[in-house]
Amino acid sequence: MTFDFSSEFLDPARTLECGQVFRYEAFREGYFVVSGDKACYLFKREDKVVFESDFPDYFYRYFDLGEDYRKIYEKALSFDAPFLSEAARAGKGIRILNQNAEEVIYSFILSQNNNIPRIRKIIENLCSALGERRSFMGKEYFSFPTTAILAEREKEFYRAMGAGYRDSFLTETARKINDEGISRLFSLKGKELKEALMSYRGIGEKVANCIVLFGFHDTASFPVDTWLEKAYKEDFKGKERSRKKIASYFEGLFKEYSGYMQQYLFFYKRKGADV
DNA sequence: CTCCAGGCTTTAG
DNA sequence: CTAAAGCATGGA
Repeated sequence: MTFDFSSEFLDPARTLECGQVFRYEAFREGYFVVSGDKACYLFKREDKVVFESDFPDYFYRYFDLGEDYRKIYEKALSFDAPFLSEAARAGKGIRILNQNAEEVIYSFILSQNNNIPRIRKIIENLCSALGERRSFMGKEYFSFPTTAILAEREKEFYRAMGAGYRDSFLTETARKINDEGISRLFSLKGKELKEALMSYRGIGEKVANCIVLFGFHDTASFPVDTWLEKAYKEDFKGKERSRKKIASYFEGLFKEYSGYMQQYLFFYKRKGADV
């Protein structure tokens, strides 16, 4: 099944490479993307982005194609913040994906004090070891392992996957979610959801903000990592020193647009850091 | 060699 | 409440 969408506010490279997702790779004329157990191929053709997938409705929502990103882009230019305007122009076409919540939880537990290329490698190791083998467009791929499967493994297994000291965070959190069920989290939102997430081992302020934003699409969330801390100090001339207060500053400024603005800033501040 | 990466937990003050 | 040590791993 195939469909297309205007590329004016949809840039596949920027959307996939702005650090919100880890399961994508260059394929043919564009990208091969895996979410959960589903795959998709997308590429630019003239002024369109063309999608191919057996799950078109899923990937329409995954790429947030029902949202008006012209409004969000213009909102970024409307703040009295020159650096944000620069970032938005450089990052035009970035969108916030609607990813699988559990995949986001485990992925961002692995992200702490780590770099994106290595995070991607650990996740690929996990998927090829524990996921189910699938195929799309002649390409083999592996589904993201379920919580039940992840909960079966000991921390030594995750150490062998390259997770480093985050090994026990994965086993303990997978077991807790496996016992409690994930549905409990979907009944929460805002501060309550974030606090529930922070009760899991390996999830602190920043990772919880990422999960809330990328896994539950709460765009009032503004994760502050090393790059945003840098932007805050260098480009916003901020005085606060704790990341929690920096996040509060930006969330107060950007409100329900926080997550979108954060992605523009992250992408622009980090530009050129790796491949 | 040191420093850093989408930081968190634990401990000390 | 804030500050700081310790934590695996690999690339620059």
